[in-house]
Amino acid sequence: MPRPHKWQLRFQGHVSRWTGPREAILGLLSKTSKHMSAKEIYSSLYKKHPNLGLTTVYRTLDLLTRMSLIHKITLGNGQRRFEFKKGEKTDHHHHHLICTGCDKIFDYKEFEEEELILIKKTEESLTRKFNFKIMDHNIEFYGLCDKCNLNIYKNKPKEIR
Amino acid sequence: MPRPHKWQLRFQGHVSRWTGPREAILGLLSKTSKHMSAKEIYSSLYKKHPNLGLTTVYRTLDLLTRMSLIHKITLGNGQRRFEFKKGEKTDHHHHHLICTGCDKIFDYKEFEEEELILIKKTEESLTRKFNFKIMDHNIEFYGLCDKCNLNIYKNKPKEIR
DNA sequence: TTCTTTATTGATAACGGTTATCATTATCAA
DNA sequence: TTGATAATGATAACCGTTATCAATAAAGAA
Ligand SMILES: [Mn+2]
Ligand SMILES: [Mn+2]
Ligand SMILES: [Zn+2]
Ligand SMILES: [Zn+2]
Repeated sequence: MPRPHKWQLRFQGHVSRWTGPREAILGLLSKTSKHMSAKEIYSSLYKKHPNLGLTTVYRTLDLLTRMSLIHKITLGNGQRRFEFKKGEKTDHHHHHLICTGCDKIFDYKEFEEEELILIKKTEESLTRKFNFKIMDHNIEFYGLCDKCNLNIYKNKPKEIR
Repeated sequence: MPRPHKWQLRFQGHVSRWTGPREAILGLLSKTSKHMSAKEIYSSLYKKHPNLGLTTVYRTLDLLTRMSLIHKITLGNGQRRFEFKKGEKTDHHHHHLICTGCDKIFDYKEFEEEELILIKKTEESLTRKFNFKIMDHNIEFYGLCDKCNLNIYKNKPKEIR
């Protein structure tokens, strides 16, 4: 029996029910700034919800994504992660800085104005050129974070041969 | 016994051998502008190379990627595709326009100058802010291509219930 | 509150793309 | 031509995700 919650209403109007697993998963994501995978979410919740199934995590993440309460991102290596979407009032749109050493993800929002202008121009041009209806875009930078960059100079574990 | 070829030299210096499968796969990718998946490559080559194994396709694609002869891209849905990289002389760098209806990919290279400037600025700023060493970036637009956009208004196959 | 309906759950099996294993084959320098 | 060994292909294993289905629980009705 999940307790009443500010999100409950959004579910009622959606032909869906406000359940324990949904409360747990949405609660977790709303409290972290991490970009978590399904399995990470499953593991994090194990102590408090030892009988939650991984299948339910996938299903719930899918539902929450369709409801636009969370955002799904696919990394360059194919991994899928999820992040909570802050309310419509605060502009949640941002891009990612991804460390190829440790897969850590950093949010950034630089040069919003200039970027927006360029995006708009590009969109218009591409629409004309290809007769393409653009719905969304994705921008990401890859590299090495502070920590991983240092580790380059440290000894790597010996290779067994 | 694969025949001599302009790429052969690159292999010899690489502690690797110039083989039939490698000639076939590199040949195919160099002749198409498509962004192909491993299985698509495997199927395309089946007629001429009926005993080529899918495993070899994966291994070869990995090698060619490490040799920077081809480029691997991961779509938003996790699919992996490969495209031939034109020589270093012609600037191969470009971005993608991806149709979420049919997964078709369009290359584009718009506003190179402006984009480059913005990218540079963003990179510098992010490097300062996060002490991050940026190595690469990825920009892609999602939407519906000409054809898929039209199909929205056509009848969808009846759902069985 | 209790009842009824049915959406949701979790265990399990299945799936699809990719990788590991290993005996066989083919490349290429000597 | 030959020998060392890199490369191949059949097969099994792997891993993230999805399908199936009987059991459970949310929420409106009584
Ligand atoms: Mn983010
Ligand atoms: Mn391309
Ligand atoms: Zn890192
Ligand atoms: Zn399309």
